[in-house]
Amino acid sequence: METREFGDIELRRVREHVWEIPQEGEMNAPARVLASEALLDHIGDDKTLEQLRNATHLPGITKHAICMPDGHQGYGFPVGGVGATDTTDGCISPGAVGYDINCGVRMMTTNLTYEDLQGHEEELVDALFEAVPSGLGGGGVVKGDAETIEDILARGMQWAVDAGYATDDDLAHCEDEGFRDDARPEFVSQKAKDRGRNQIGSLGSGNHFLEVQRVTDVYREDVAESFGLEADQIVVLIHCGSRGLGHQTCTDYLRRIEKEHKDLLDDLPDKELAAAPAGSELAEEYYGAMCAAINFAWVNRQLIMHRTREVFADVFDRDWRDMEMRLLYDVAHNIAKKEVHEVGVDPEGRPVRDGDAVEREERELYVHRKGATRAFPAGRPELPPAYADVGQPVIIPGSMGAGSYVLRGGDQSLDLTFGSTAHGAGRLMSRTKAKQEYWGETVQDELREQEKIYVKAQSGATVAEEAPGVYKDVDEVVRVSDELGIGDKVARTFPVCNIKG
DNA sequence: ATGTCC
Repeated sequence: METREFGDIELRRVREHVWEIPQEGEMNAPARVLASEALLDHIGDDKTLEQLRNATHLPGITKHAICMPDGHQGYGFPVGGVGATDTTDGCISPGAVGYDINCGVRMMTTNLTYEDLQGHEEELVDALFEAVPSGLGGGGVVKGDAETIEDILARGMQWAVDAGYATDDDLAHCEDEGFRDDARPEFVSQKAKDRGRNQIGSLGSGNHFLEVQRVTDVYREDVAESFGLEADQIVVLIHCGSRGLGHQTCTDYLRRIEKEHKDLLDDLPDKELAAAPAGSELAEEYYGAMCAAINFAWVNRQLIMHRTREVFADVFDRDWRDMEMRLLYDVAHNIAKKEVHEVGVDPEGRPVRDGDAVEREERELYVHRKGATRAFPAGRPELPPAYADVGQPVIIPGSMGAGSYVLRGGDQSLDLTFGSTAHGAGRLMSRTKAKQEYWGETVQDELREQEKIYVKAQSGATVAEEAPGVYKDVDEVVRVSDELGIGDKVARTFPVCNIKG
C-alpha cells in the first residue's frame, strides 16, 4: 500500500487524488484528503492534517472528515474542510464554519466583450473604487437603522428586492434563493448588529475583492451555454462576507461554548473546534444566529452588485438591463447547513464507511463547509429551476493575477464530499511573509504593464498580502476537482480590473 | 477574515 508521512500522521493512498487517515483511538471516523501529490506537499506543510484529524473527534461526525485540494490550516478546523455531523446526536461547530460567516462569491455576466471594455479600464476601476465601500471599518452602501438590520437578518435578499436593490431574477440565482428561513435575528447580539449597521454593502479587506474579468476558455460548451457564458465575454466577480457582524457572531458563540459546554470542549483535542451538542439550546441559538449572518452577507454582496450595475451604466452610458447584467450564481463558502444525505449504516444503524455498510439510509446532517463550496449535481432538490438539469454553478476565485474558474456540481460530489468542492487557490505563505516578499505598488505596476490588469486598493499592504505569488496554482486545484468528478470545469476567466480593501 | 486585545 502506498503511504505518505507528515509528522506523526500517515496517509494511505486510496486511489488517484484520494488519501485517507485511518480511524484510530478517539477518532469517530476516518479522514480524507483530496489532493494531487503536488498539492499534498503543500497541505502537509502546516497544521492542516493535524486539524483534519482533530475534526474527526467531533461528536456525530459522519463517514469521514474531508480536506479539499486547496486546504490549509485555519482556526481549529482546516480552511478547505468539510465535516458532516448528525443533527440529532452530533454537534454544530462555529470553528468549523469560520469567523467570516457566509464568506462567498457571486458572478454577474454581461453581454459586453473585452473589446467593448478596452480603453475604459482606468475609468472603470476608478469609478468602481469610488462607488463600492472597501477597507477595514465602517461605511456601506446603505445606512441601516435598527429596524432595517432586523429585516435584513430575517429575510436576506427578500429585503433587497423590497428595497429596490434586487430583482426576482437575482433571487432565483443565489444559493438558498438568497435567504435562510431558519434565521433568528434575536440570537444575534446587539454588538454584532451595531457593527453590521454601518457595513451593509461593503467589501472589507484581506482577500476580498471585486473583479471585472473576461472569459478566456470554455471547457464544456453545452454547460457554458446553459450558464450564459462564452469566450471573450465580460463578467464581474464579487468576493466578500458578513464583515464585523459575522465575525462578532462567531466570537460571541465561541465564548458561550467555553462557558456553557466546557465538558464537550474538554473532550476535544483542540478547544478551537468549539462545538455545541446537537439539540442543546446553544446549538439552536447558534444555528439561528449563523443563518441570520448568512442573510446579511447575501445582502452585502447584492448591494455591491447593485452599485456595480450603476457604475457600468454610467461608464458605458447604457441601462444595465441592456448590458444584460445578470447574476449567474452566488455561492457561500463558509457555512453550515442542515441537509439530507444518504449514508451507509452498519447492522445497528450507525453510520459507517461505504465498504462496511449493510444498507444506506437518509440522514439529516449539519454539513459544515469552511472554505469549501456546495457543488450539487443535477437532480438535487435544492437547485433552482435554471440549473436543475445541468448542476449548480460553482465559482472558484484565483488570485488577482491568475483569474478564476466556473465549474458545475459534479456527479461524484454526493458520494465523496457531501456535495462539495474547493473554494479557491489556497494561500502558500502567511500575510507577514508576503509583506516581506512583495511591495504593493510594484505588484500593481507589474500587473498593469505585463498583464493589462488594473488593480486599485485602499492599502498597498493588502496588495502585497494578496500578490499572485502567495497563492497556490488554482489550475491544479481545479484539475483535481474535475478529475475527481466533484466539480467539473466549465470556463476560465482572466482579470481586467480589480478593486480591494 | 476582523474596529488584528475586554
